[in-house]
Amino acid sequence: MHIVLDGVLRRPDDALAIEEDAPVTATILDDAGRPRAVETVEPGELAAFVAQRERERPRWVWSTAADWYPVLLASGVRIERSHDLRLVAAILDREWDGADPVAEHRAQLERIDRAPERRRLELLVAAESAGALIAVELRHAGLPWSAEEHDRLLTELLGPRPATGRPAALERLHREIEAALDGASVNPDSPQDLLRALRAAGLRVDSTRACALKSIDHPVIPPLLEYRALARLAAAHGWAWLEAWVRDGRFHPEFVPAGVVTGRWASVGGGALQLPHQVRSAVRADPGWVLVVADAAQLEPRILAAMAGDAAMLAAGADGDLYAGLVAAGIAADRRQAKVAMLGALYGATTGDSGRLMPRLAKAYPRAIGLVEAAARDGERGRRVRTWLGRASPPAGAAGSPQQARARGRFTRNFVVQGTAAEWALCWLGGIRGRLTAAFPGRWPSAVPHLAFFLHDEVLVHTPEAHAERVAAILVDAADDAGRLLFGSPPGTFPISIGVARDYAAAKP
DNA sequence: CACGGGTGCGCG
DNA sequence: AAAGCGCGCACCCGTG
Repeated sequence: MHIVLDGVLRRPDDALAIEEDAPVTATILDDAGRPRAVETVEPGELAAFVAQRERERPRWVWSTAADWYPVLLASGVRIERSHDLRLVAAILDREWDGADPVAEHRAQLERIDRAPERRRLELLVAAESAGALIAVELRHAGLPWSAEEHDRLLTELLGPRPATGRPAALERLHREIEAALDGASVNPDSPQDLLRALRAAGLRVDSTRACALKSIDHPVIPPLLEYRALARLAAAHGWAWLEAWVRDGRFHPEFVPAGVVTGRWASVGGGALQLPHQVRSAVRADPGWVLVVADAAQLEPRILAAMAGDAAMLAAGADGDLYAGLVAAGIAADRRQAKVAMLGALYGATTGDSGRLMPRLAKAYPRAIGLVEAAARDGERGRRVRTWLGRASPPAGAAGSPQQARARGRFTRNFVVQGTAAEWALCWLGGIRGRLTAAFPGRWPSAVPHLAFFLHDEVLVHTPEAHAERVAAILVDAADDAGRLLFGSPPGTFPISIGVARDYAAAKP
């Protein structure tokens, strides 16, 4: 059964919600997709209506989870399944203005039904919709955050929080920088001014980026690099960040499913996907609880091997560390070199270490390398490429210069792998959610293990300590499920590494 | 004063 | 000059 919700429903944080909300229309469809009944629901009754109907395990069809689900969660109502019209419209390349969800839903199902790779597209639609639910649930649950630990860490690195102006450490480093430049005054926050000052001191530099400065031997460089790192910490994840984004011991970022063209998630507010390792010790489980952190090992190369059905490359990853497998196979001298070579193949490197290793990779793994080379050629010719489950790259603009064509090729080369890895991660997430819900009935999220963070190929579950072992097993099982769903691959094709600790930094060394 | 491009750097 | 992929955010600084 499907139930299509239509109406103007605003987010719970919108102060005008009550006055402006119009009644909601719920259209109940039978298994053939034909409308069987229409009900009108007052916004105030929506959560109760959904909770009641959820017992029949319908698939809820709505504009997008971000429109509807926050208010349901705020009322304590979770749902199992949805069809996210806005996200699916994007996958199907359909323009949709939000009008008539019933008609749009019917049109989407027809389109999916006629697709040549119907089973894959159905999986993508289900995984994308499940991801949309999870994104809202992640925001609702929040990432457990110790303001006390964060403040301790900032004070240790920057000095006590200043009432006004810059922290003491930055003032001291600024003075050291100017002293090293023979007293010349300089604004280290201004690349222009900094470049001028460095040149005036006789340094031949054309950029003030850290990687360019590191190779220079001059007394101004160490305090300058330290200033940069600390100034960034203060600006991006300092006390102001803490006040803006952490409430009641939780960081509640907004996740945006498919916010990236490849299908990866993006985030809005607080830089959730850029949390520096520096502050991760502030991510701290509640008393009696722990964090179970898991990440998929060498996900993108493994995805490429599975997509290409490259038996040699799959074998290189069979012992748990694909880069070590490349070394054992004689492709690279050491693990670091193996990693650089592999990433170069995925990104389209032509120069440097990784560029030089490409011929050896191509010889050892012709099917895998052939797949990304073909994607690159398609992109260079202005063609669109598709992920394993069928998400298409955006159309190319008008034909440009050869340089632009090559850039397009690097994009499409990476698109097929990054996009398919995102699909695997969605299936993993969906599997984790389903298994956690089945294994731990109870008040969500405060009483049961729950997803608390997601970072492309990494998840964090906040759980009572007693359940950590079961949660870890669920994360492994769900990774195996994801591999089977996408590729029919055996367990262990996508190994994950797991850490359990009170804080994020300790759980993920 | 707001806006937006450029720069730099955090993450995968 | 261009440069291995995808992002978000803070800051500077020129423009209107």
